Amino acid sequence: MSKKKLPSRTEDFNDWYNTVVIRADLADYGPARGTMIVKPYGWTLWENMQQALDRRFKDTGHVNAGFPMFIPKSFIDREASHVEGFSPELAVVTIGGGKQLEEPLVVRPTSETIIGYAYSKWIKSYRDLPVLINLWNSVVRWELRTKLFLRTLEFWWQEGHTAHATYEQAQEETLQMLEVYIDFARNEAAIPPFFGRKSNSEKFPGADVTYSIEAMMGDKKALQAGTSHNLGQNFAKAFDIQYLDPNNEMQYCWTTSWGLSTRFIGAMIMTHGDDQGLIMPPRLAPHQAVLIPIYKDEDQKATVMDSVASVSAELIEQGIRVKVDDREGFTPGHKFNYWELRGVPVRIEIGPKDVANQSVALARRDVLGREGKSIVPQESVTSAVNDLLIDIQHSLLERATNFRDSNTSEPRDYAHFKEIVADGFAFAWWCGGETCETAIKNETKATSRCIPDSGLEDEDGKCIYCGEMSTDKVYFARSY
RNA sequence: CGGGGUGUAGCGCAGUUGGUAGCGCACCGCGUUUGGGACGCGGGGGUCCGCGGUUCGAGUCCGCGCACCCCGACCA
Repeated sequence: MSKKKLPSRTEDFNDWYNTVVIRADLADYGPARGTMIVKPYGWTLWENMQQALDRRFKDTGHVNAGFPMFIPKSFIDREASHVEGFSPELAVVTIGGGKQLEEPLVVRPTSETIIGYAYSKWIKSYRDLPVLINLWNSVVRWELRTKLFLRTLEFWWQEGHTAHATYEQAQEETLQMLEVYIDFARNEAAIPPFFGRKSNSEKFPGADVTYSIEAMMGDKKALQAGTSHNLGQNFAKAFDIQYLDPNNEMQYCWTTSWGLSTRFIGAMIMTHGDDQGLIMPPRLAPHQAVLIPIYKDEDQKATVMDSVASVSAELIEQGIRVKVDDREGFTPGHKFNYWELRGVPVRIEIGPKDVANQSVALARRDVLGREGKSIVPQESVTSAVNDLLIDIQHSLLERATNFRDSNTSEPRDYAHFKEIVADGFAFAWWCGGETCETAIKNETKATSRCIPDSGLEDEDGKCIYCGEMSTDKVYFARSY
């Protein structure tokens, strides 16, 4: 099918990424610059992510809804920092049905404004609160430099939008959804993110506070993989979202929003992949196991395919997502490479030897070669595969955690800081001043990623840049 | 938007002095193969990015566009 080796991950990470996304059939380029076609294999992965997230959203009391893609341009202009943040990257529709429009329509870059419009109509009383709605949709931001999954003109995501009676409730929601993202990342995607508050300059346009999860990619750059915002009363005031409290007094709502996008697929690729291709975390993998029949002639084929059929039926029965690769005209070796490229966690080989011995051969994707192979009795194949999937899921998380921690360090001084961020994350004291933040960015290309709530109240240190007393410790890294 | 690069078959490329558009992979057919990317034979597939110019003749020379990719300023 495809050619030989991928570009080396260590020699050219960028080339490796671009090639693996295409070759593994996750996505393709769209005809318009910067657009992405998500292919069925990539979309299935996204569907699995959606299910894992949606379950968590429902468990925390949220419901889904659909909102318009077109937003009156004036809506965007109502919240000052929101306008400022999004104006440069808006796609604006000025003609509809062949006629110039009275008022241009913006293709939603995010839905805070139109949510504000709706919530102001819906919310009258404290009894209407909280409102907990999530949207699954796509949004458009006119980016200059694009890259499949990481930054495209259109991307798919979910955006949660909630309204509350008090600041405390909004803050609780904001942190709860941050926790949901952390849990999803760790336990579904096997990605151990750092998490915390964004600096002023990095926060969402219109938010009081932004929290994010930040993952370390295989090239030791950071990727913001999910965000949760406490919007304070900014949008409530801009869109007049008010309610009568129990004392019959008008109050502005407190709102939040939170989102996680197809960008997260990029995070999985760049966290787990190796020079053979993708490595899918078992819990989200489109195919958790691929079954490859091996035979030399028609007689062997008949008996081998019998075993294949019964093994696959048993696995499916147990809820394991299994794919049988019974394509003619490809050698087993070819299929091994084909499915390794696509990151299927477990490979099951069934050949004449296995039929004779009532066994199957298992190979785990995260441990290549002989070391990752084992022979198990056919009768225990289901539990063996199940155990293996669980083990792979754990190993991926452990491997990623070790990688993250061994490439994160605390700088002694600014010179040391520069060394660290050239090839990793630095966890450093920062005075909170934008001047220092900008200077660091200009001098090292590293930006502040997030400020964990690390319980450092009793402790303080000196800003890594200016030496002033500081109360916050911040992760700095080059980022996507 | 600045810098660099590339546009020739689905992908990767070659194309000499301007003279019949080619190679590898992929694809289709047949046969032999099949436990780590098989092989043979036969086939299909082209607006040579576009427009204009020079010429008997342009993939090739000249001009003007356009697109995409990579690197820098902004972002999930």
